[in-house]
Amino acid sequence: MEPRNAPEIFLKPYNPAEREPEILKKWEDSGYTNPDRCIEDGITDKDAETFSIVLPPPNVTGTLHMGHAAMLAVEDILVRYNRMRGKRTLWIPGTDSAAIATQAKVEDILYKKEKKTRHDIGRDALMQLIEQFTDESKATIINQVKKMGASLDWSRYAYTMDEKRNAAVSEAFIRMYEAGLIYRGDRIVNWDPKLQTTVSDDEIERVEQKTPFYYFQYGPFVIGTVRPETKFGDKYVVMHPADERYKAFEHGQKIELEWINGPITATVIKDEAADMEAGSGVMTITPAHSGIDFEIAKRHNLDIEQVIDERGILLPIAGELAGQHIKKARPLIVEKLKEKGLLVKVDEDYTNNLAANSRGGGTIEPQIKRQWFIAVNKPVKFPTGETMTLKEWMRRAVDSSETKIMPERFEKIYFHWIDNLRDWNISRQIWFGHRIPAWFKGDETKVQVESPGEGWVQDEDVLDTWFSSGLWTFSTLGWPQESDDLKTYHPTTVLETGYDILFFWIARMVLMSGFLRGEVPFRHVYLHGLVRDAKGRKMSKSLGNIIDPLTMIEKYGADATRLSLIIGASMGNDLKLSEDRVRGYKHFANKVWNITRFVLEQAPNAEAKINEADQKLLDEAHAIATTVSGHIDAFRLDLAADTIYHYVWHRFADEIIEESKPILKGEDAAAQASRVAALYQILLVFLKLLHPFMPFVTEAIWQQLPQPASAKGSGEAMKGSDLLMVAKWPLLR
RNA sequence: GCGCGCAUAGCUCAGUCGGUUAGAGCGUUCGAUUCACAUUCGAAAGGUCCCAGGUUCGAAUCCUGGUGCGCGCACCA
Repeated sequence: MEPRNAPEIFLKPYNPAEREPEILKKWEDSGYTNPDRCIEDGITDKDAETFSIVLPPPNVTGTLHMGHAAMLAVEDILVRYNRMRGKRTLWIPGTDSAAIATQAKVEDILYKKEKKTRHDIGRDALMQLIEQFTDESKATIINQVKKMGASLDWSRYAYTMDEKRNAAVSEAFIRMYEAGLIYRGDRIVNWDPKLQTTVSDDEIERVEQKTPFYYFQYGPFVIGTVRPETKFGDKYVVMHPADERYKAFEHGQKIELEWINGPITATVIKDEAADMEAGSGVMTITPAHSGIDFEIAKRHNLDIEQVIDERGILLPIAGELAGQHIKKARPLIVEKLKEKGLLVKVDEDYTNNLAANSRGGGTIEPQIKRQWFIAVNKPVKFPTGETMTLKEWMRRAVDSSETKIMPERFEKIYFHWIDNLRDWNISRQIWFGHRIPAWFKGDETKVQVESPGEGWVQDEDVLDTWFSSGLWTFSTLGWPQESDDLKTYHPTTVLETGYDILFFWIARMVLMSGFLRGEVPFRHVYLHGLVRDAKGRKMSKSLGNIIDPLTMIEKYGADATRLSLIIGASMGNDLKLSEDRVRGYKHFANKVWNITRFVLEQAPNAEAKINEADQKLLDEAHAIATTVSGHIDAFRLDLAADTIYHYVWHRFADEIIEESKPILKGEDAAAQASRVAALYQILLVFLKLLHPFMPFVTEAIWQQLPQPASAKGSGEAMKGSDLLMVAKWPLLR
């Protein structure tokens, strides 16, 4: 058969690297990622149902990795699908300052280049360096996000540290302070001696490790510990009131005994926090460096003495070991106790979970510090008029299904987290971040944005980065102004992110949106899994198993990269990715390209009448549209993509086209015309179905289709544009 | 310690409300093909649905117990 109609471009295989930039430009020039523009041009109905997503803002420190790529693919599929279905669709882009990580990185660069620390150059100079760094990084990551084909509305771009977001953060802090939700207090917090800042409970990572477990003679008792270096100040010995073994001892009883630096007087404390099952059932406490000990000390009004300073150095209470770092001091203390005959035994095979700062910091040292907290158990009045605690609100939002977490098992994990939640420490002792709008003068405190006047000094601390992230769904829409965007698009429809930040972010957004707006931040939470290598290992530099999305895009195209991250990736489960997978989907893009070539090579007949057999084929295509739509509506993108993939390749190409060949070569002109028309119409249907998943190749093909836009798909094209991106989704059967 | 989840072909995974002979992709083997295809097409082999018990006319699917693996939380001295 002679090629008759197919444009020349189809004679060569599909070349994504060549096509993608021009397609990207067409989309950008159209402005149709902005729903306002779609309404202006009559593509979307003003009163249409809305569909909104905020992009989880990538950190400005990083470059695009496969996790981002997976996130962008999922969200873009949802966005393109809903836009094509005629919904008023908004997807807001943004970037995140990632305070601690960014500052640490810039400090690192500063030290490597000039051997200077932040204290050498001062706060202002450091902030300037950070600004320079983040400006560059922002441009890089934005450019990379675009290459994935993400149809974000860049006219609404937000940065967590820009002016509008700063204003939102201050407003939120002040409102919460005035409601009594935010308070300042001396409490035991997680101190990172390396980064010199506190971190929240959720940022702590437990690392299992083998540590010797020491048993010491403490007067008449045997006590156990993995941290001998904290034991200098121990002058209280605690046991359970119901412990029969120690009923001879009374609460408050004084006992003289020999300890590390000589004789001391210990006091017996009976408290139910002591676990009778653990070790000897007796423990000494270090209230300044342990959460549970601190609670006990407060209950019984005991002395609290700091033993270790902010850098991990022993204080004068340690006697001759004062000034030593705890790491070096530990063996010396053990040695000293051994000499005194107080070392009972050592269990070398003990494993315990060491608390470390998951944000690249050091080993956590509990310290008592004056910090800002959000009270999660305090009843307050919500904008809805109800009075409840933040915990209760967070529980109800999900319990009532106002927000639905998918996959559902994460709802249980969420509830479990809420049950264990304690007041949230929101102040950080770093320089980069949102300054706390609090001012001090002597004993007075004022919470407001501007300085109250002469002699007032602003709090040096900045806010936990998740404080501002918690506002993200509505700070990006104009809050605290009651803007049109806010009224139209909030609560957002979907929040899609990795399950690893369920608590950090999702829960904090529910909290903030609840108290500040009296509504949930989103209707659905879609949690995707982590992208791992083909063997299921985490991708990491040290393993050398990183698959770079930008390399994949260059080699195989953004479409293939997207599909490789969608098919076979069921919700909430980790995905094993290999370069072979990506290559496989490049073949699919080329298959679609060639199918188009075949269909276009047939001469269409304007008078063609579709016969009964061919109508069945059309019906079948529309039935596929129904199936695909149903899967997307249920957020089963893996099944949706698999369905359309299978239909296009193994039904349309392998069967329908093959069966068509005899008809097209045959003598029956009517049958021939009918089949040509049917093939063309089915092509239009599946290009649309495929578009959310593979936007580039489908748009590239769409642009080559011979008929004018208005006629494409028998009047199913939307008004105003010949872009597939805003074409109307096929009819469902 | 408390909690959540997973186990289906060599590998990666679907399997919806409990219902026909348990499916797909990749891989393997065999064959065809340059007639849309930087190839593609056809066919075949491959299963104790982790184990044991229970409910049921009927169980990969529901229940109980066990085994193995993964994850989350946790202030065990």
